[in-house]
Amino acid sequence: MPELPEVETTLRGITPHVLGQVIRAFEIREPRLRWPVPPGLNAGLAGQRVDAAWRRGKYIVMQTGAGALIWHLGMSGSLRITPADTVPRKHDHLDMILDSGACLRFHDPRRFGCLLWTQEDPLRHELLARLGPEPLGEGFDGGYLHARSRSREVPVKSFIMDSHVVVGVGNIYASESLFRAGIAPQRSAGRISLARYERLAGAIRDVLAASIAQGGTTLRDFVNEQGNPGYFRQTLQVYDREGQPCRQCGEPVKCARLGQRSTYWCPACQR
DNA sequence: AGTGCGGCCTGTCCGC
DNA sequence: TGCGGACAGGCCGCAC
Repeated sequence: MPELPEVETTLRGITPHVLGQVIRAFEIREPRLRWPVPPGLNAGLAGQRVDAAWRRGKYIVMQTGAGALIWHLGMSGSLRITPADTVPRKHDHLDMILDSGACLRFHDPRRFGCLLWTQEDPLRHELLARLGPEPLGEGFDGGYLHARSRSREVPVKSFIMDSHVVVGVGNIYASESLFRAGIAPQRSAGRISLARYERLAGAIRDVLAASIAQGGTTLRDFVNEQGNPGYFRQTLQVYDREGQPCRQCGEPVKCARLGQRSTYWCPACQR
């Protein structure tokens, strides 16, 4: 599920409910996530106010006076705002209960997500410290991708999905961006021209921004903080469309595995 | 250093 | 209907 647009959608949805609120308690029903949920959350953070909430890549960070919470939604995670007395469903692994009576509830069937707590600068945390630039921020453009890719032989799709190159581009948006840029996904990253990387950087920005505007992409289980799906799926050009006609030229969309991930592209439009 | 692969989990779907 | 296997939006850690 969650790539950058879905995490951004989630952040925008939960921010009004958590920002400036005091944490009453955490209720941990299942601490076995990607990394174990730290046992000292209640002792360390109850009574603390959430002073800031922001996103870095696919991580959501909540800053308090006693350190920062770092959330990740993994493959199947979601965060919803619900009254604290709502009966938890299966896979509702933990709650962050606020003094307002609202509850931020983490749901994640596959448990690839995480909730961490760090007392250092969260940007220095080992998971965040070496991340590549934000695709919607400064420092990301065709020149950057071109420079970073010289002598790299991986397929360009794998290259742009590497969070140490650029954050937030997961399997869906990698295929979609390459389609919009007219670049074949298996092409070696190091052998693509500056001009084509400029198109690609623009395509990545455009597709992510367009998806955020639609509330993200829901393939099966992504829901926003209110439990509603995103509507970008109907805008997808190639992802999950194997055998269907390319929306640009009519040629059937192809699908193959690249770096163990399903990869969709139009063999006529992408070179 | 760059690359490819295994592993973490559960749910769903497909073929037998 | 049941069962095994493949696969699913992420990403770390390891071996080569």
